[in-house]
Amino acid sequence: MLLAPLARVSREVAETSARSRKISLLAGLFRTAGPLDVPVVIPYLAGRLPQGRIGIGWNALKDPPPPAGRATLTVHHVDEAFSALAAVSGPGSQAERRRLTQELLGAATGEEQRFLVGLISGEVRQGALDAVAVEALAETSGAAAGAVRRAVMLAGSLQHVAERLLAEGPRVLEEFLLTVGRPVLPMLAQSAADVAEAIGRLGACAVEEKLDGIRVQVHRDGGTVRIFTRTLDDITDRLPEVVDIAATLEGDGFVLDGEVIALDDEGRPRSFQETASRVGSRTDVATAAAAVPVSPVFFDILSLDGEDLLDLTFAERHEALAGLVPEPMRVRRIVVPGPGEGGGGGEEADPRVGEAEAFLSDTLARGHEGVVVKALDTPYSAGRRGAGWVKVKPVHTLDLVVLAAEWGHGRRTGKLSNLHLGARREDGSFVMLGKTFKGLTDTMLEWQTGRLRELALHDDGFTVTVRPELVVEIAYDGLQRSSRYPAGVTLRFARVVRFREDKRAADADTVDTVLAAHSQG
DNA sequence: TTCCGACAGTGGGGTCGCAAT
DNA sequence: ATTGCGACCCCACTATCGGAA
Repeated sequence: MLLAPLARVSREVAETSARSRKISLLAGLFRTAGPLDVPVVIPYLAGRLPQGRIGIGWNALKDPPPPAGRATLTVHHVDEAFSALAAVSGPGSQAERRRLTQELLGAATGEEQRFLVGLISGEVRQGALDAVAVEALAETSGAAAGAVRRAVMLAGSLQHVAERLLAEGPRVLEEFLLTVGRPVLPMLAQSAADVAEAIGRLGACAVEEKLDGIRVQVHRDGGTVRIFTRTLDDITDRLPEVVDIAATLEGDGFVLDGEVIALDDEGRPRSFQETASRVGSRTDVATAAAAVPVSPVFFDILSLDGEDLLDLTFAERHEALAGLVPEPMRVRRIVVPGPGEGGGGGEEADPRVGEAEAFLSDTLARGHEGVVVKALDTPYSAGRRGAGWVKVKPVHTLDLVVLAAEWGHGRRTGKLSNLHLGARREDGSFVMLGKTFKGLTDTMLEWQTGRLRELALHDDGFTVTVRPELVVEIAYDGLQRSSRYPAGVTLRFARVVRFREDKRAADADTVDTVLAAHSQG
């Protein structure tokens, strides 16, 4: 199969906004793919390389050679080229990868070049990733979309499911079961502004502490333990103390969902940066583990002694969890009844909310991030941001001054998007605390582009520096240590709430106020 | 008909580890 | 030794489509 029709379909998919049309375009191409092409074509059209990241970035893609006049590349040839690229290592590898990349691009037509560059850089931007590919796969094979999706979640791999589904038909989906040792895409949480809103969305629920660590899925199959991250990377070798703990639990085979976090001697959490640094260390794990040990804290169980628990309610799963994992290794929690239960239930303030708020305050006082409110009656929605889990974290706000803005990409091309945020110094100068592009509606984006152009001092084609006059209200989750910014700190997860045209730069928050507000953190 | 769940897109900062300088 | 770069952790938020209500 040639690459050309694939590149063409990708462009056509990008050009339509209708999801149904995207699906039928993809399905049309899947139908024409031969059995040997399937394992490559499916991930390509989902915007991913089967090889994963192959060590090529923006730099190796710069200045592509002139495009070929005729489309001669086959899908198979391209796949082999990527495998060869991924295998290059050692001194000189960067130059060699660049050479191979340029060679491949030189053999591609213009349309093929654009597709390949998008694929390598992870920016296909055709508005269709795994979820749309799953729908198209269902259409091509005649299987139910839900069944395909579930198989992909359990296999942790679209490619693997696609291959077998197209070769063997819909019946094969029944064979994709949760398997101990093979990671499942983890369930994610939605968010709410406060516990009242979170509880309001759910019936009877548990309120659990939210730890600021690294999400882990721990599998034990007899004597073998494997640990996976949220994106299903195997990090078993980096967490020997967690492996030891998993090996000592009573069960013989299980899959646990939880978080690993570094705690100090008093049991208070260390900063996220310390936990991340520890878990990210691969070279001298023993030294890193001795310096910053981490603790696993579990909140869910997906499998126990050969039984798949995904479809049980959370209440049932938690019971199984409590039977396997002793208290200190489980997340702290309280259970609140549904709105109709437990007496009271009047026109006054919901007593359930009060209880949950008290638990949240206590959790924050212990140094943790917030809480996750979880409906007791819902199954484990692998790979989805299920409505059954709702997180609540405190939000801080500041009034900061826009110092500069960067030109946006993709759908934000031609708009000033990413704002450089400054806090005031007493002497009238400003200190940059970070950037943000979040929280802006299209209308705000449009407005700020015009306003910042009026304030522009200089445009280097990438960043526009402006007179420091526009004040924005910024929400953020807290401060973190920074070596990049002059104050030594930066805002975590900053986002725009609104423009404050009623304020002048002299009314903005000062660096000292910002630092003081977090001094005991 | 309106509402809302799920997706995709647009990027933020930090850290590690490897290769290049 | 330091710097640059890619991968992978953490993540918020808006726009849009299309099925549910």
